Amino acid sequence: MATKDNVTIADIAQRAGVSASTVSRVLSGTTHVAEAKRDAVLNAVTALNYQPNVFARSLASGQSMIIGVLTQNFGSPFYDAIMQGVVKGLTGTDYFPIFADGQWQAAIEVEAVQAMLRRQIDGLVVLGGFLGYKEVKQLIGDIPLVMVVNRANGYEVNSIFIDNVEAAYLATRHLIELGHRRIGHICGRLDHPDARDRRLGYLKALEEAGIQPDPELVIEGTFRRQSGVLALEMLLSRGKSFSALFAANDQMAFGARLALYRRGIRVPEDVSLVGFDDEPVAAFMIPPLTTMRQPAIELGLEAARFMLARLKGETIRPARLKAELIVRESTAISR
Amino acid sequence: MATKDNVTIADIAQRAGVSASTVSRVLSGTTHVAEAKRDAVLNAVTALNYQPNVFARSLASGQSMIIGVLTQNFGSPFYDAIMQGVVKGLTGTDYFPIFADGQWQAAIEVEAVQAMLRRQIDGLVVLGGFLGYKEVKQLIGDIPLVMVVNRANGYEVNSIFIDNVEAAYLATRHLIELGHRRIGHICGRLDHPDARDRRLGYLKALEEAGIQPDPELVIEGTFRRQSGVLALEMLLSRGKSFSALFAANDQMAFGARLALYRRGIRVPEDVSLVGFDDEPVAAFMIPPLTTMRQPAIELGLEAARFMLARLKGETIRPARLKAELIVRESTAISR
DNA sequence: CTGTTAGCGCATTCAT
DNA sequence: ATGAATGCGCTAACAG
Repeated sequence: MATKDNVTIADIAQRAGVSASTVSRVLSGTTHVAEAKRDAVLNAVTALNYQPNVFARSLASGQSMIIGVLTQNFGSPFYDAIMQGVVKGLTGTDYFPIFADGQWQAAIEVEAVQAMLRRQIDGLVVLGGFLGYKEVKQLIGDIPLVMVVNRANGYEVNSIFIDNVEAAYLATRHLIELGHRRIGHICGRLDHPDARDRRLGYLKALEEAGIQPDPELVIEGTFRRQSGVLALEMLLSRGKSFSALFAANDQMAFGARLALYRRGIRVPEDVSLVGFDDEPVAAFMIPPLTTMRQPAIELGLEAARFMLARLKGETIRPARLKAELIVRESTAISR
Repeated sequence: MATKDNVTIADIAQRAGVSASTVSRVLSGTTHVAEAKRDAVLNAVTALNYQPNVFARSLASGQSMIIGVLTQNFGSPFYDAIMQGVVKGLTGTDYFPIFADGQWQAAIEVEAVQAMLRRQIDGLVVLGGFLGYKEVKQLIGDIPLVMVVNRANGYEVNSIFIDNVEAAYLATRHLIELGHRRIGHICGRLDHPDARDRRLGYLKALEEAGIQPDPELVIEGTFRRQSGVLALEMLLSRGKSFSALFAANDQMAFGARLALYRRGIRVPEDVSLVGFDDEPVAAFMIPPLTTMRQPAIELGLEAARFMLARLKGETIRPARLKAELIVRESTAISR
């Protein structure tokens, strides 16, 4: 550490006329210390601008006070918002977040987790990704794990997520209420529980409306933009007609939008389009995209809250959050 | 640290039949050690799956082996790509990056830097932002500082950046070659050197083409999307005509695009549009946006390379990278 | 080349 | 309530 942080606990002990242990005590607040000594210590701390050495502290205490956060894409506004929530939820506490990027690749996720482990994280928050709860748990051992966004099958008590079935149901129902009967669906990767849940919600809405689902109107994508392009081309090549499309995320909706543009198919005049995630760009698309908004910052905050409780040994159950339909011009025209 | 990493240097010393110092030596590679002992140590390390304790190491060595990376927005694909570059440039080394988000707000930047400082970072990489070299330097003291993207005035030797004047010149010249004469420019915040350089490049291209610059065709934005919307509305309310627009970044170009759409002005038929940054969405806009691509990953890699050199006490000068014009349909039609 | 000896700065016993 | 002593795991200066 190039910064000379010479001032140590011993210095302030001397200046305050107490022992180092006492200083340590008032700093950690573990034991009662006489008012007078307490004040003397605190004064010395500010006077000398004392900064505790995190390494010495961690070495002695066995706690790193670091929370690892594994995201999938630093560049995604949605994950960004969650991370902001986590940061916000952690500020004011003694915990500090470190971030790693799994890039939607299981192998990289594993590496990233291991790298964080080497930094002795006290807890791990996983945002999205393909690693299941058990797999991650196996990597990290006993340290607390919180999964966000994608629910951990069978470990829902340690997961922060929205009701995806309900959300997809609402999105699809919106299209039905607009008068659509032939509604296509671009799924996410079906090895992903979110993708399965959203398809379920889509089917549930159709069923409720008495619409016979057409398997050929459902295409499996990868959650990536390019797969939205491909999905649309596949849909068209099948020659099936449809007047509306529900994509399992905005990225795929963007891809579909571009493919429609290239084919000269107008949105919303010819086809209505609904996405999922409410990425910032959705509001700035041409035309602006109707989409489901996940309360991203709140998810992050809740993850932090839950993690802190776990770290303190408390057992709380995570709050369940809801997605909200944001209606924009991509579904403006009813038929 | 909930993970019981009981196996220490002493354990492997015992198993290898050497002293702890010798173990430390083969691990750090600072001194030559006899082949036989070396192998014995290495074997013990793998046999016992030894993981060094970073805190003990840092406490003893005085080096954290942590590089702080201050970005402005985890959610920006451009900064994301730079961070990826930094990560890539650091993997394989003993250094580990930690990230903080300044959110394009000087006060938050300062806080973030201080939080990282508390983590005893050995070096700091600053991506973008409003803090100047001197200001950051004042915060961090003697530890190496590398500025990326925005050049540090007078400290160019410690900055990784592209030639913004040249880049903006190329963008504007592209429009001129298409036949445009009345070309508007949406600047970034002019307290930012990049914004000033890009305006300079814009003016340079006009001058070279013998086009009299019209101050009313130049609007100062904030680099944010919304300011692109406002800039366009201001341009229109001034009643000046223009057939092309060069925005100092893609975000503002997106905003301008939306405002044009709302006014019923077509791109590129009525107005050609050029952005800057080549954010992924640019390729998926309607129509796809012509823009300048900064070599983001390479910037990150170069930053890491430069930082590592500085850390080793070497003095190298940073490579200068170039932006590249990506021509898409938003400037498809010449006039 | 290698073992021995000291700390790094702090938390945490153990006494008092 | 508080000081003294001990150790967290490792590196580095000191001898040989």
